[in-house]
Amino acid sequence: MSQLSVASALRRDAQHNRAHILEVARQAFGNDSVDVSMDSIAKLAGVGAGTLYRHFPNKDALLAALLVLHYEGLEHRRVEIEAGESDAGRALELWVEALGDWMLAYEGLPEPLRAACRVESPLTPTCHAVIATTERILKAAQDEGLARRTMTGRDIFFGALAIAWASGATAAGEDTRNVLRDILKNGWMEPKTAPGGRP
Amino acid sequence: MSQLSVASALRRDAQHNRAHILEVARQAFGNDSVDVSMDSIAKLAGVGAGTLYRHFPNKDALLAALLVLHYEGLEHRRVEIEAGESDAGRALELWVEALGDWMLAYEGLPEPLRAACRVESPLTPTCHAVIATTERILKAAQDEGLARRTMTGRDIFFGALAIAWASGATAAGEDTRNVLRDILKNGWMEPKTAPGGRP
DNA sequence: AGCCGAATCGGAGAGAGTCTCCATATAGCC
DNA sequence: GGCTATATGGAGACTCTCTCCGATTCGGCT
Repeated sequence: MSQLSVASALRRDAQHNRAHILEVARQAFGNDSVDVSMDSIAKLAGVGAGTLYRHFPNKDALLAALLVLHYEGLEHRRVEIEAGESDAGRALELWVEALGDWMLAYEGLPEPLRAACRVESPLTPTCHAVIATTERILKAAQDEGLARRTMTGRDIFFGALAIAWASGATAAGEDTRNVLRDILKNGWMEPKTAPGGRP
Repeated sequence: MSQLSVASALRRDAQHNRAHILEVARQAFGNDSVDVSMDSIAKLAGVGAGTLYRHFPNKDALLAALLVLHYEGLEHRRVEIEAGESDAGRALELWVEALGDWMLAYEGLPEPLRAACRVESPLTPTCHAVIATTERILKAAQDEGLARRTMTGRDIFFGALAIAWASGATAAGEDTRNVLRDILKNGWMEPKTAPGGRP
């Protein structure tokens, strides 16, 4: 069990504190947004600021630790999509949707994710992994002639991220989010009276 | 001369300070980003923090005062587009481009613009004006069957804003920006073998 | 020219946030 | 039970936004 290697590295009280901080942070970020202060998380968890910062040197590290858990859910969804969807175009569409939901696990998450794509941060590896997966799914769609070849996985990732940022995690932005996702797929332009029409 | 009404409201030293602060802020925001601190702008302008904050109660107010100038340029561009472009679809495309450039007058500007669309801020009126214009140009394209009817001017505005946010004002994001603008217009989906093709 | 009230100014400091440092406390091996 | 590596907490350094008010300056009036 790989748990043991972690267990041996950390004293039991430290393990407990770390887990408790994560749980408290998850709730705080979820109920409010990623803008809740580190100090208030420390207070909520009943630990000193020093303890919080030793476990997670900054907010990005804390977010990264939480996103690892969410990332597992995203991977699971990916497998589900790739297994259950034979149409590579539809698979890409579903993936973009799943991607958007993942990026909105917490209100305000898109900002640190974008920053992590520009400069090194604890979130950077996760971003790169997600981009690589997007690249693969996009390529499959391109190879079947279902997606245009002018864009990369990174572009689709940024498109989904931009939509998540613009629409926010609240219910208020849901309409905007749906419209923007549709635009991401189809564009604002009316197609030249296609003979078969769009399904 | 409308200048006089302003002149009578403000003492001459205050007028000079206000103008000087604006000029300094324009350079600071331009060379760096909207994240430069208010205090450092005050220092650069050689005035006290109190003076800065009396003229502009917060950073949004300072940005709004600067954007009014940029807004004139955008209006000019709008007239140019509407006069010179008979194709309403092409006009919309050009407008989205102009919109994106305006939103990137300063690095980091998209964030306060988005915030101003959600809660009242000195930037809110400008945002609403730009959205209304976008609505008009979009409707013209829709009426000619050149743009889909599923979206509003607000959606296009947010789309352009999201792209500006994701790609940033630096040259580094230029490729991403161009690809995303193309996606905004055409979508990622490969069109069903259009007979006439895309022009 | 010189006076005087109103307008304006500067900067100290309150309040909030991030993050560091280190004296103190504790787990857990012997 | 003692001992040492590990972990803790909270004071405080630093930054940023914004407020308050005594000191200063403008500019109309005499």
